[in-house]
Amino acid sequence: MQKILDLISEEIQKAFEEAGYDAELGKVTLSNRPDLCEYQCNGAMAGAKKYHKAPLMIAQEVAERLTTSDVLSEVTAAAPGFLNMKVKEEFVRDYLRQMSLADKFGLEMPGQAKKIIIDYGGPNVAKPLHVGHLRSAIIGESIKRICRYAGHDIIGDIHLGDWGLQMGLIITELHKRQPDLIYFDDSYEGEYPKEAPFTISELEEIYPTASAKSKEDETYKADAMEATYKLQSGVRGYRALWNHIISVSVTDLKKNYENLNVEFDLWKGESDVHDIIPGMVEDMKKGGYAYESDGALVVDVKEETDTKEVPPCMILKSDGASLYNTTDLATIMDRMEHYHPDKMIYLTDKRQELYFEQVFRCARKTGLVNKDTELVHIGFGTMNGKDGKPFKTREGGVMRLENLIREINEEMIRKIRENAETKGYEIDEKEAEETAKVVGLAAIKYGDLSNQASKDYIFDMDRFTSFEGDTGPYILYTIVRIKSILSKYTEMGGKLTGTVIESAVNDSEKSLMLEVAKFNAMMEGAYEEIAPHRICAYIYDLANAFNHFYHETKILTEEDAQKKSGWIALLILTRDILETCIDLLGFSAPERM
RNA sequence: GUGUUCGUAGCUCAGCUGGAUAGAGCAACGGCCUUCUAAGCCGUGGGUCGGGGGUUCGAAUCCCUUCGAGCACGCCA
Repeated sequence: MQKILDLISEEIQKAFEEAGYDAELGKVTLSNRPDLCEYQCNGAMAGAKKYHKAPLMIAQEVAERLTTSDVLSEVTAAAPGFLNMKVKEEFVRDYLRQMSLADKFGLEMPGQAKKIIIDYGGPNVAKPLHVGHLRSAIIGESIKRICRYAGHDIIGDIHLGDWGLQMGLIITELHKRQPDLIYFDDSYEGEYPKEAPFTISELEEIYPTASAKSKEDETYKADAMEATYKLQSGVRGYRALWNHIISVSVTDLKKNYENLNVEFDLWKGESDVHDIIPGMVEDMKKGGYAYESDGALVVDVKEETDTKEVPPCMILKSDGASLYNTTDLATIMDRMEHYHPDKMIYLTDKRQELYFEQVFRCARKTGLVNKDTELVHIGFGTMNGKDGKPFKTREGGVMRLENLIREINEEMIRKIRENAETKGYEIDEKEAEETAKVVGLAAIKYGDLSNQASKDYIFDMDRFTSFEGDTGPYILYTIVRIKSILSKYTEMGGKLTGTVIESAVNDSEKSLMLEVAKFNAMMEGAYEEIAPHRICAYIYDLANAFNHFYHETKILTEEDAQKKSGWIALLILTRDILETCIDLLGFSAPERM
């Protein structure tokens, strides 16, 4: 479906042309003076110079030609040359009727779907998730859903940190604690046990311990490096142990991400590209791209147009070992070979911006990707505490994600009980807990996504759980309200199917309808700019428009049946759009709250 | 030092492809529940859009400059 703004623009453009002016001038925008009009066009002022005519004159000439329009009503020229207009109720009604019937409310699908890999999450095996992982998961999941909704073919890859020194550290610590484990017996040739010799909680404790020891103790560190080497060169027992670590950790990660309503299509990791690294490095050398500098192997990625100094991209460290760059490049190569994506999107902390610029340039220069393969890095800001510094626990440590979520849930359930008490109704304990989870997740996600991803933001527990104002719970509350009316309507014997939207009878209804009509334009923008916060801003406006309408209109007691069913149809469309939007943000609404 | 992001109400943030009187939320104050969920709605107060200069009929928005803050700049990820 065409966007409503475009339909209105066409109408104005025709009038500009008929009046003898350039049609281009007839671009219509939303009014920024809602007290005067619904839409405005500033083209007359832009054209004043070209036609040597007072802008107001031009505006008047255009306005005169629109008196019989089917789309517009009340087209007026205002000093110094604005064209102010309102749209006809019937036009809006017809537009919404079409939206109700259209697939995805009339969002235009791309001519050709792109295959896009989104790399987000990026947790490390055996390390608990902490708040630092939250943004990548939340934003990445939403972007994935937005791109998918926009009609593209999306693969979400978690890109696990499952290789390298951290694994050697864990194995070393295990060796110290349980030296008799069969995995450390080099002469053993039989099958290894299926059960891991540790639990997830032990694993989560082992890594920090090992990491701390290696910083103090040189021989311990040497042991860990040795273990890493043995693992990477394929020593059977070490590989078997490593498999246990991965499997125990991934099971736990899946549970945690599921709680966040985050789902990955691929659970690939750094280890998956280990074997293709030597070949890739060799090719880079042969191609004349990679050369030695200070002992390390690097590829120059400077470009003529650079205003800053872009250091070369390092491929191998001076000790010959691979590093972050190496696995990322190999991953790009691997993805090109197996998935042939048109685009890869990376979500990480924005501090890695320069790093990704180097990697992308290197990938392009060395031919790992095609000329038209898009490589995009989306850097997000830090989640800070109320003091404006990176978020910490009260004790100053890193906040584990589980704890953060638990705190929010506890606060939510407290509020739900309190709310039930003041209103004097009974709540089912189970249902309250479920609702608290759903609302809590909405609070966290909306709080995060309503900010621009690239900016730092302040995670204020009190504010996010307060569920007043511009928050996730407010959006959910609005949806629940609508659902409640619809279910009452059904109870009263009304049918939801077959209802048809009617023309607005008052201002608040028309405002709601105009807000609904913005959906496809908003979605297009959210996709193009890869900007979930645009969806947040939209549903907040939409919820406001609905609540305003709600307070002015008694729906269920309306006696005019046609009017009433028209409102029900409008409610259904509003609910469907709101629920679609929050699904794209990665949360959902309960039936009651 | 170089580059980069940012500076908007007491607080947290929108708005930035130039348009009329710069918007929300929180906090403060005042109204609205025998009627579809008051987690709501309506209203009041609150601003040299960091400072200065420029481009323009018109600048929070574009350009220059200056002050202030964050971040990044080869062997971490």
